[in-house]
Amino acid sequence: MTAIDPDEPLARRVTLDDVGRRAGVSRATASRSLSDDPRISVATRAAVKQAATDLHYVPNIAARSLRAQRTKILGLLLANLSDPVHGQIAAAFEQEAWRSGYQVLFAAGLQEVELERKALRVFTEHATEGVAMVSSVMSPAEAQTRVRPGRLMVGQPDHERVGRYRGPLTPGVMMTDDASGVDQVVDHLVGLGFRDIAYVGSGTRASSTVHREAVGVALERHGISVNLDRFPSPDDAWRRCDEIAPLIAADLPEALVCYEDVQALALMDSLRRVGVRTPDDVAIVGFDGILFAEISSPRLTTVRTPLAELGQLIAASLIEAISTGALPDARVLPVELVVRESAQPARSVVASSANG
Amino acid sequence: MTAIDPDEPLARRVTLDDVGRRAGVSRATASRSLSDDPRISVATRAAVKQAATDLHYVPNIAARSLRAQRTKILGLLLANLSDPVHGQIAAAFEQEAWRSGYQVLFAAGLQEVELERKALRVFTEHATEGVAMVSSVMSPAEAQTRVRPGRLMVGQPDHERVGRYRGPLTPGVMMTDDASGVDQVVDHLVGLGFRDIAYVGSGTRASSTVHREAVGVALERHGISVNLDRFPSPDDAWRRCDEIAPLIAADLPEALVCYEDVQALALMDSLRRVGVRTPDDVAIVGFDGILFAEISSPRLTTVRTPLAELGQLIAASLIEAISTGALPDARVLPVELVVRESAQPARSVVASSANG
DNA sequence: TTGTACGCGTTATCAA
DNA sequence: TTGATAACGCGTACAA
Repeated sequence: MTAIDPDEPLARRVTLDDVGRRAGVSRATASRSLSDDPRISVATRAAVKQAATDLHYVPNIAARSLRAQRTKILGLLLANLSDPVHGQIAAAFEQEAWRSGYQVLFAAGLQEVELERKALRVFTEHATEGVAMVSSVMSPAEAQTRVRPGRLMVGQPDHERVGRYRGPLTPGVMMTDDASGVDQVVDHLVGLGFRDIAYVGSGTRASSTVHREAVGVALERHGISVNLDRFPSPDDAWRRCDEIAPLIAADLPEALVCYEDVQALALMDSLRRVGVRTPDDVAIVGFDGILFAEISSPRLTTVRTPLAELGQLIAASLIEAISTGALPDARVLPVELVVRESAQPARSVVASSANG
Repeated sequence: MTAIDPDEPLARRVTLDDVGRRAGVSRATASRSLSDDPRISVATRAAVKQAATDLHYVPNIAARSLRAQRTKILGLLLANLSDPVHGQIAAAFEQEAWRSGYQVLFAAGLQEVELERKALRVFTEHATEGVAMVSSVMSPAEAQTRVRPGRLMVGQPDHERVGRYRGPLTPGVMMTDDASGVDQVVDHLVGLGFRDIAYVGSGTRASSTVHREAVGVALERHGISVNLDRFPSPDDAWRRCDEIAPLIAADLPEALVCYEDVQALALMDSLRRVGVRTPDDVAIVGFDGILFAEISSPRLTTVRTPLAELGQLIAASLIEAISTGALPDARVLPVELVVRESAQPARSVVASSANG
């Protein structure tokens, strides 16, 4: 029944002193009682706890952090809070952190290095015990100069610069095996009888280059040569499919490998607007395995990447690194081809099997 | 070039004392210099700033908070980090907070009151200056007993208990005008010539009841009576459309009003699996206006709710409430019917206009 | 078994 | 113009 002063700057004012006073003990005893210190008699402990409850005592984390040199806060920097792939990662990360009693400070980098730098600084100000960066544009080298390298986790679910990590993998890096995914996709397409296969990327920076290159390598392996820049790849390609679709329609390949599901889905729609049907006129495959790829029409053939697992793994590894002091080895999570409707056997195959 | 001790528990150890020492002044002067206190000579200020830069000084927020009684942290509690509607809200909230120099502590309530209580407690521990709850299941009344009512913002984008706020609106509540949206949808459907209209909800709790009731009212206005519970409405309906679709197919109405876009999209897919085509065999409308409603096939007729605007508004209002001490009046954001492909004129209308 | 007293890093008050 | 010092709330070494 305590009245709350609306002008009080902070949300709480009852301190350990108050609790101790009410229970008739010192604040040291109060503190120890609340942490169930066995040296305090059971009776006292109970009394203190009762007092704390009565007073609605809530500990002040700032004071505790200052004293204990531990904040129980993790920083998570990612490109965006609102898109399906990062949303899944963020949710899994938050949940895993929560399970271990950590809070998460989020920041959106929006693909701008300056914002990322500020975010990292904010994390440092808040003395986060660990930091995870997902899909950031800042180089890992720079990141390591800005936060303690031993407490830094890097995730690359969006296929950026995975290629650069070939060779000995830097500890603390978690990624999905996109090159393998692209391989599987191309194999699948070739197996379906397609030869005229094009790639539609998103972003000319590091972003989609791994996919693009992997497509090239895979096709080459099948003895197919191809112009990987046949169609433009603006930075926010999925927003601009209406511009790209006519170009594709005017020079229609048999199959289209897209950088990501969102783009594939948007492209299917834009192509439909200009009279090109999927999979009848062109085969389309995506990448990521988001929910909407399962329920689109046609349902999208894609590569499922373990997004939630990645988020959870990053959080768990970071927490482990904090407690053990050692960064876990890098890991590459396997991805999986999911065959659905958007890529059907090529006409030539159907025809020849009809002939045969 | 300072070596970093890997065993140091916290990320930073250079303090104002260090900076002051290096600049040859006291820590008080160092503090004042960094905040550009005009009483400090320009030369000293510059020297201190230089020293701070050299030493890579970063202030300790915990200490500052303790002393200044301000944390510059906001708490955001929402149902889920990973679904498209909450993701958009979270992103907008975070961005607006960032613009005002606030950090955001996120928590996912997952529709469980116990989790929500814990989250609120954590926010209190961290002395967040304000708290926003979006789509929470906890009653606003209880929430007000757990955090300072003057610093609590409630958002209801997912249409929960909007009906309860009829009459004088509680300050600090922001919502979308879903009843109006449902009205518009039903009008549209009736205008298209449909009479046999059914509602497909999600959750029997507060969740989708506003929509359900609004559908009933709107149909009644048109002199159409209907059984609103014609089809089941499990809590996670959108995940279980494969179970519901056969029931719908066996008792096919002319038009289906869905609780939300995700459900509408999933349902279109499930219906397709059992041979029911949209919009040829049945008209379907959604609610929310998520991205994928724009690029689905058929593109979904829906009600666009201003999700990003809601997130931004909640953050801005909360921050204003913190500085002015007064909770802003409740607001109901208008929604907008977006006509696309998933609901076409009814056969009867087409036929009669062909006759006429 | 419990209390006293110090220090974590800041900012603000009071002196100089 | 600057410095010494107190205080924010907590945990803990040391004392009793």
